[in-house]
Amino acid sequence: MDMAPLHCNDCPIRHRAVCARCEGDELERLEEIKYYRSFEAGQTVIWAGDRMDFVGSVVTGIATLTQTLEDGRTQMVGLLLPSDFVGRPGRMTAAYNVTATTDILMCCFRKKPFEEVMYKTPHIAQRLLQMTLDELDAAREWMLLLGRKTAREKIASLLSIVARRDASIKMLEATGQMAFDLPLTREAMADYLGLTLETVSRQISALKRDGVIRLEGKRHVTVPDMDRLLLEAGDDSDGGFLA
Amino acid sequence: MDMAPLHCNDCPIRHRAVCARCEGDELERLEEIKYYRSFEAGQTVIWAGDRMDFVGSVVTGIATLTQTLEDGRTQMVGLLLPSDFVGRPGRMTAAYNVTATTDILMCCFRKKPFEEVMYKTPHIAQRLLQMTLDELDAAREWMLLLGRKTAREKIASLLSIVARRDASIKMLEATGQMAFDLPLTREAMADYLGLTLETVSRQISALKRDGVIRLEGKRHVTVPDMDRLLLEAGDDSDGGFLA
DNA sequence: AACAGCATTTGACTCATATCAAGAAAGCTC
DNA sequence: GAGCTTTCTTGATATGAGTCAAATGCTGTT
Repeated sequence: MDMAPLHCNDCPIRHRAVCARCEGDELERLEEIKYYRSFEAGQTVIWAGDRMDFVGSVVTGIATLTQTLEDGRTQMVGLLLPSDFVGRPGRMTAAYNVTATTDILMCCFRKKPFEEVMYKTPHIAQRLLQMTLDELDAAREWMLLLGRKTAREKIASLLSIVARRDASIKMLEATGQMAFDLPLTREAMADYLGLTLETVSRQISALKRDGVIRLEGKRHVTVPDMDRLLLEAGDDSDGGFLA
Repeated sequence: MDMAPLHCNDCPIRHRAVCARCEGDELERLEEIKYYRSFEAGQTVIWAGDRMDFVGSVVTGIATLTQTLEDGRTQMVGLLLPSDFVGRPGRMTAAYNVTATTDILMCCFRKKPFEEVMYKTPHIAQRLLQMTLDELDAAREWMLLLGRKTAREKIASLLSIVARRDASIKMLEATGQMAFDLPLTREAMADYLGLTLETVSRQISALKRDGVIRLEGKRHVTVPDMDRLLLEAGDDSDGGFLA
C-alpha cells in the first residue's frame, strides 16, 4: 500500500488537483484539515445514494464512477485518475457508485470544513470550476462515443485514451510505437463503452488480427502505429479527451 | 421575435442564470456589459472550432449542442433551455456546434469583460460552478441512457424529461395526466438519443399503440399516466435529470 | 385548388451486437 | 504444482436497431 505523503509539497498531484492554485497559507489551511484514506482494488469507496460527508482527490491509483439501472445494467460515467476530484460540495449524498479499480490512495477532507475553506479561498473554487468544465468536456466526448461509434471504434478510442494518458504521465509524445498496460478488466471496459464483455473481447481480437495492436498477456498492449489507431477510433482531428 | 428585457430585474431568467446570486452593484456591472442577440429557428449560433469571443445565457427558446464525426454522424451533447449558459471562460474556440431549435434570445457578454467581472465577483463563479456541476450530472445520466437503454426506454426517458421540464415551467406537479409539445423534430430526437430518425418514429408509434402516450398532430403529446411512462423509461427511483 | 417541399410514418430486409454456452488461459491458494 | 477461481476467448444463434425505399401527410405558395 502506498505511503501517504507527509506534506503537500511532496504530493504527486500537488499541481493538478483541486489545490493546484493554492499557495502559502491557503495551502496551509487545506493541509490542516486533510487526511488520507486508502482502498484496495475492487473495494467500493461509496455507494450511490449513501450519505457522503467527505470530498477528496485521488492521489494514486484508478477508480470508477458507475450508474446502474434496476435490472443491473451498468454504465461507467467517469474514470478517476490521479488528481481527479470526488464528491460535490453542497450535496448530501453520493450520486454514483465509486469503486477502486486498483489500490488507491485518496486525500480527503470532511465536507463541512472543506466548504468553509473553499468559500474563503477563491483559488479553490476557481480550480474546481476549471476541473469540472474539463470533466464536462470529457463526458460530452464520451457521449459521442456511446451514441454514435461502432464497437471497433469504441475500443480503438479507449485504447488511444489510455495510450495518451500513459504517454503524458511518462512525459513522452503520443506518436509512433507505444506500449502500455490496460488498467481495466474486459468487463470494466464493456461498462465504459456501453458494450458487452464478449464484444469487447472480440473487437480486441479483431484489432490484434488486423495488426493495429499487439498483446502480451491479457493486459499489456503494444501499438505499432499510433496514427493507425487514431484512424480506427474515427475521431476527426485529434479527438482525445484525456489531458 | 422576442423583445429584449430592458432591465435585469424584469428578466425571466434572473433567478436561474449565471447572474442568479448577484445583487446590487454586482448585477449593475453585468448590466453594463450585457447585450442581446437573437437567432431564428434553424440558425447556427456558432460552429465547433470557430473563434468565440462571447459567452451568454439562453433567455428564451431552445438550442442544442452537437458534436459530429467526420462522416457526418452527429450526436447531441447538450440541450440548452432558458437560463442555460453557453461558452467557457478561458477558452478561445467553441467546442461544439450550437444551433437554435426554436427562435431564441440570448443575453451575451464579450468574453474578456465577462472574465474580468467574474474574477472580481465570487458570486458569479460560484453560480457557474453549481450550474456546471448540474450539467455534469445531466451528462452522466445521459451517458447511462446512451450506453445501456433500449430504443423504447430512450424515447420514454426523453418524453418524461420534456414532460417534467414543462411541468416545472408551469409550476405543476409531474404526476397523473400531462400534456405538452415536443420542441424537437424526429431527427433532433434521434441525435439526442443516439438512434436513427426511423427508429424514433417507430418507437413513438409503438408507445402510442400501447396507450402509453396519445398524439394530436405530430408534436403535441398527452401522457395519460405519468407513472406508466416513468416505468417505461426504466429508471430506478425518480431518475429525472432536468431540474 | 394544385403543387412543391418537408417531416413523418411504414415496410422489407440487413447487419451489428447481444445472448447463451463452452472452453482455454491466467492467477491464487494450499 | 495441483486444484481452485476468475478472467478472457470463441462459437452458434437470436434480435434490436439500422438501411434503403416508398408512401403519407402537412405547410406554405402562387
